[in-house]
Amino acid sequence: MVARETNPNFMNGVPELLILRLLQQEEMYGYEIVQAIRSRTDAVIAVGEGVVYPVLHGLERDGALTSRRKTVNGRSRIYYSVTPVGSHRLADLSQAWTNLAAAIQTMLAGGQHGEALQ
Amino acid sequence: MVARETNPNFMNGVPELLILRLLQQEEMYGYEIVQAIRSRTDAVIAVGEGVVYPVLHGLERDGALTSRRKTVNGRSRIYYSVTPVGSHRLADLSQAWTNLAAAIQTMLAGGQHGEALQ
DNA sequence: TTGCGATACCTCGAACCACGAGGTACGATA
DNA sequence: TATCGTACCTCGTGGTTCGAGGTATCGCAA
Repeated sequence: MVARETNPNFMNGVPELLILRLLQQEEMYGYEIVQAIRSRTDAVIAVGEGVVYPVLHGLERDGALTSRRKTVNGRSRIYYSVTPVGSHRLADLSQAWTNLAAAIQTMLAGGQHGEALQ
Repeated sequence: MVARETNPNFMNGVPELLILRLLQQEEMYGYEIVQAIRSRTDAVIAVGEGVVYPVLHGLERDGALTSRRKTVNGRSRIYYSVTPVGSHRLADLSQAWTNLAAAIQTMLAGGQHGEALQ
């Protein structure tokens, strides 16, 4: 129960959000997503395969993603794309995240509630 | 395993962060904290007592908080204050949150990694 | 005075999710 | 022929949030 130094986990629901966001920009496969998240956040966020694959399967089961198998260099990859359902889900999550981040930012900045700026 | 609609949980570690932040500004008791979080975030964030009390106890056990009992209007309250340890913890969590929020913001904005601004 | 709602504390079990370890398989390079 | 990188996957563990429930006191209203 001691030090869990590596990554203080604020990360709940974040993987799903990031994966949807990446896939909305461009079709990708699981292994690629793992690396993309790491590299595009300069390793601030690093999710393992044990996180990515289950999320991918869950999103596909919910109809938020579709997949197609494709072989490249003799390697079989499963590419995922977002469906309209997934796009909607991304919009929701994105909005929720923005609200949350703003609320926390306000509190960290020392803000009393309805005060200042309008 | 069905719908968990209520609150898409991105909230990991957030309660701890917010509680420390509030207590750094001012000594408070549990019940008050529950309401303060709700009101200062305009109900964007609402943590129940079942979240606050355990966090309070955990932080005190870790030496991040101290408590003193005080009776007001015949009501017994337990006021908490942050210790130097807690203050340090807040600084760490705060920093981690800021980094995370920035990284996610970048990805949501569609950013390729090391691109733009220097 | 009886009842109810607000205040104030608490705990427990369920659900969820991230994580790491581990496992398979194939291609290329050493 | 090893070993590394690619590429997929699952399972168990543990940490955290959440809601429901429990106790007790105060003040107000019926």
